Amino acid sequence: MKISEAAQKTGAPARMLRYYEQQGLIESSRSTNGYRDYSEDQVEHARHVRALVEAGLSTRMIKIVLDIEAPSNQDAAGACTQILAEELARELRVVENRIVCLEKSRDAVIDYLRRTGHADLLTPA
Amino acid sequence: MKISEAAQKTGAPARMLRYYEQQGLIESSRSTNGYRDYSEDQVEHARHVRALVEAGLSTRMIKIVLDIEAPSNQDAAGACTQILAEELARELRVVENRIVCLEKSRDAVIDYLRRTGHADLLTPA
DNA sequence: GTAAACTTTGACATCAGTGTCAAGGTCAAG
DNA sequence: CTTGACCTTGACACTGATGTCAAAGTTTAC
Repeated sequence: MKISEAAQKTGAPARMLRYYEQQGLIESSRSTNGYRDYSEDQVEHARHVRALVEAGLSTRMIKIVLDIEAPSNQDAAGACTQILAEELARELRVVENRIVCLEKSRDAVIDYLRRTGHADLLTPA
Repeated sequence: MKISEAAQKTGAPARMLRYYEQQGLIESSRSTNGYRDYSEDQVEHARHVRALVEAGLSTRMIKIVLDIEAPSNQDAAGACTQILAEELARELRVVENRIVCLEKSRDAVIDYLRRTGHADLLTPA
């Protein structure tokens, strides 16, 4: 499929799909005319990347996470140097902090909505 | 205390304390010479704000969360209009999505570190 | 075959969160 | 009283994620 359809399916603007590709986060084939051509799998992957972006991860961090998730690398564990592992551990702590903070904010907002009689807005559908 | 000490205690660069103040997220008194003067409470508050920033919340969102958390507003619940509540509910869903995503990334990283024999880097101290 | 709707790349603009620097005031130590 | 370390504000620069626009090729529909 072409980029606009892929954009619509992933929820990311076409502009961003090109950007992610340029950043090495996603891939696409090219039709004979030079148009990008996305497979379902590629769209699925793009959706994943988009979710990570929206979670607030930097493209740099996303690249690492993707690499870790890649099944082709499940056995390439040896490639995890001490240096990389330490960096990952540091990033991990950042992510964990972020989660804790977001949970607090979430709870504050939920609480507030409940108190103000807008509980109906929670868990919608 | 003066700004550099506050900066050191909150982990935010002095530059950022000024910025947060300018954005209306924190406050400080002024000594007679015009220097900012932070109380322990103000430092504590700044630390909180800093954590929210590091969690990836925008200053706009942080302002809202702070407002919600403020005890002085616990009874001002009536001020929560339907519009604001709906916006909050939307933001809430964004935050929840973000949490889910970050948790997945976290787990992937933890898993990876375990598999690569770097479990010792987890839960350090 | 022409117009409308797409695509391509590349450039420039914006926004928030930062870094950094300049010009000047303040203060403590010598 | 001068020097050095701190503070002030203001300006300008950068980065990453985006929007947007222009120029050019492509495809679709009439």
